Amino acid sequence: MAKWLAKTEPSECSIDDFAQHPDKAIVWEGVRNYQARNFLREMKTGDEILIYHSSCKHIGIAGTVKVVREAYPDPAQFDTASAYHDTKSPPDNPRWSAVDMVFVSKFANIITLDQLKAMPELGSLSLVQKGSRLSVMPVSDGEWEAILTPMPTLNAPTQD
DNA sequence: GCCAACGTTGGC
DNA sequence: GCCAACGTTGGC
Repeated sequence: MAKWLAKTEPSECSIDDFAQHPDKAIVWEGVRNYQARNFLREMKTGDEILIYHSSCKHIGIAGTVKVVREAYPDPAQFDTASAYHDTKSPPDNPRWSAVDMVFVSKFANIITLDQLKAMPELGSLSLVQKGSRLSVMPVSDGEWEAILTPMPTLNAPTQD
């Protein structure tokens, strides 16, 4: 089972939008970057995805969701009323894809960008690299584990 | 709001 | 294929 990370501006779609309707499939639309689109197309039903909140007050990973419908043509590209409308996308060969996702978990505390940058296991994750704008990316098992493992408490008593 | 870094476009 | 110009992303 592959794992992923997807960025979103919480004003557009936040982990709370998933959490408030736990059984509702939400269309992950509006990806307009080819590399990110190609990753969307690789997603399989059941794959889990870290939800990263960007361009907001509390930047970081807020929870997880999972894929419930694999890639299909993003309806927004043909919607003239949508900000994601793309006049250059051929209807017989749609340029952009969407997937559907549902809620899995919301973290008690956002894992902040500073925390993520401090994790040595994430050195090769695009998210934490300078200037990276990739909005959908694969996450290795090791990276996933590092992110989901609670931060060690400094000065905690050691267990023997 | 600023601005560095990035991806895309289009002329050549 | 090159690359300057442009629009966008996203942290600060």
